Amino acid sequence: MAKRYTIQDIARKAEVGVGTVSRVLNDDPNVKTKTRSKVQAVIDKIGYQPSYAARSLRTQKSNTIGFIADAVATTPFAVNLIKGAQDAAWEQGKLLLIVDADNDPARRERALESMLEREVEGIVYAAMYHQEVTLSDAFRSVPTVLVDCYSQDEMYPSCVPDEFQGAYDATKELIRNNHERIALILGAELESIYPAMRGRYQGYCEALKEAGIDLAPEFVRVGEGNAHSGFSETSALMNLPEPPTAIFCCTDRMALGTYDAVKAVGLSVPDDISVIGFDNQPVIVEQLHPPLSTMALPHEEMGHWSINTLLKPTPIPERQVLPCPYIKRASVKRLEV
Amino acid sequence: MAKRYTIQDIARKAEVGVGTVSRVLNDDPNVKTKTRSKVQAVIDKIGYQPSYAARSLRTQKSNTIGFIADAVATTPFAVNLIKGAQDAAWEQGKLLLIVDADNDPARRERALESMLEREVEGIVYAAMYHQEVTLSDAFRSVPTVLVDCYSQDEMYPSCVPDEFQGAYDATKELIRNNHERIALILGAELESIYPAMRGRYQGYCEALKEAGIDLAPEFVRVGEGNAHSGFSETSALMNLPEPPTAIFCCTDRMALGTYDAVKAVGLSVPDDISVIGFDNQPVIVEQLHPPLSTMALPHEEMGHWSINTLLKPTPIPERQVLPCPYIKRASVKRLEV
DNA sequence: TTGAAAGCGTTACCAC
DNA sequence: GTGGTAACGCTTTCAA
Repeated sequence: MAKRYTIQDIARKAEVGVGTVSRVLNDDPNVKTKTRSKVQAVIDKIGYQPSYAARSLRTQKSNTIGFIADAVATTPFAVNLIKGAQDAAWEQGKLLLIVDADNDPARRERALESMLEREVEGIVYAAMYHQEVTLSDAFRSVPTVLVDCYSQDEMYPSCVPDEFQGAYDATKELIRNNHERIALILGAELESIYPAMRGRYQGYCEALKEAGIDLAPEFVRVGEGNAHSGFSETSALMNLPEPPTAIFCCTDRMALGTYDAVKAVGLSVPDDISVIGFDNQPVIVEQLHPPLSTMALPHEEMGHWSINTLLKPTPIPERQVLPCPYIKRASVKRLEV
Repeated sequence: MAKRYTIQDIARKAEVGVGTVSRVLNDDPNVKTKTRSKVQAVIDKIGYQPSYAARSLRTQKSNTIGFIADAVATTPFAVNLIKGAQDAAWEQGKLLLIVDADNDPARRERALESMLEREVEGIVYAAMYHQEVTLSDAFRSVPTVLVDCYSQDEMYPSCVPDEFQGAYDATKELIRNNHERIALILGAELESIYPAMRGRYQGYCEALKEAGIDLAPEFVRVGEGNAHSGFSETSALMNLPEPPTAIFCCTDRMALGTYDAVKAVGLSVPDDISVIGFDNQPVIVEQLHPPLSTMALPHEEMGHWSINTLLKPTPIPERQVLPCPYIKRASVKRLEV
């Protein structure tokens, strides 16, 4: 491993002062073009790399961003969130200090403390499901952005998936394929603490309304988000005198049960029943037969957003809504009219 | 945000020199017990926290460990691996610099370079599936440990799951429940580049042998690891003149298909057929009905291991094998004799 | 066993 | 525009 060059070495070789080298490094405009290129040449030639430690010590900045994630270990989505944040941070020369708070407020607090001690430049707080959170006042002492959640007082910039647009597009897609008898299985009560289902319900209603299709109350079911409830709600749907031709499942996990229920009555997806899911949950979505068409939660994009927003000169405390794209697979069939 | 205390502040308040404070901080034995406790009292009282930047600058150590993961984004296991490593690193006061190399050797090389520039103290290289890897020579310039993989030359400490023991225990568990007609569905050819299936096959054979059960060739099937092949291999098994009473699926994803195939012939899990999977793959394992009993891949443990091994004074280049515990759920039924 | 002082590699201020 | 120099907070000699 070669000896590390310092700013002194550069200064000597370029025959300038260390101050000038520092200015070149930091894009200070007060350097003559000629001097700059002379210094830059030396830097490039020997492949000089500034010391993060020295820089941090001097500037009192850590080049580190804290990433507090809740319940990382219990959801396959965390990976994409972290990847998105990591990529964005890497590009800007920042390190990510990732801690899993395990959904425990005390742990969350301790994580924040430890991060403050390390002088992080900012905190990304990431929930694993779209929800409202209340953060302790301690978070105000450092720039903070929220991912997949928002605080009641809207004190921090935050980003959440566009549940409305996702559901609207999903329903629209079904309508475009000539479906009219479109059922909806919600993943939780409309009044639950998770706002996702409210948005999805509204998106579904709006798409129907625009297409001039009456909302059939018997087509709207409330499940619990898991495969089991997907099965029972779908069974109920299939036993209707006039069952739907398409089902929009508000979680991919419920779609798992939906597939089973459709099979159980001797029908098949997508030939008899078209299905669109929501979440684009890894594994489920590809392992199902046929592979499930679904609306993707923009986790990687939210990860990017979080770092880029945090690093802006003055982040504005507003709620950003990121689109949920349609991922076409093979669970929707076009109806002939 | 309170002003940060420095070692000077401590020294003044404790009426000692900064050197002494430093010695206390670093557990130097050459400090009188009385002095030590006096200094420690001040430290505790004002909650002093040393500056990582200053320490790094002075010691030329970064307190940072590089974590290169391949294909993080494509597997739900990555989360546990990262969590394990993160927890262990956190405990030792280290930061983790995580980069996803996306299975691209060039990216892997670039990641390593960037990490070396940041003077990481070591590198954890984590594959997402048990496999052999070849690392460029550049890795020799820094302490490196391998996770879920090993290098052909066994130059680095590495850890992999104990596939043999996992399969052995799974089969044993079935035998303990009085099963004798136990089928095996492998997730890949025995000769594939992934050594996992070889170990699992051997564990299965050994357990059978120990119990005095003859290996029935028609009970050993080779799938492709996915739900689709799980379905077809299970169907073949069920069509045998004397079908098995238990199936050991070498991947949970195949178990998904196994469940479907069992249902397709009008039977049920676990009443007619017991199933044990392998991998403890999130989502699948809980969403299946009944929940799948399976052998867990020790990802979090491997994460721990990687950091702890890296931080040892002199890591020894040997392959460590970590046990795969049995996770009991509800897919195994005890046969009455 | 302890205190004083010399750096570690930067940045930022102050002269020129 | 540029060069010198004093910090930043710590560890580690070296003397005492």
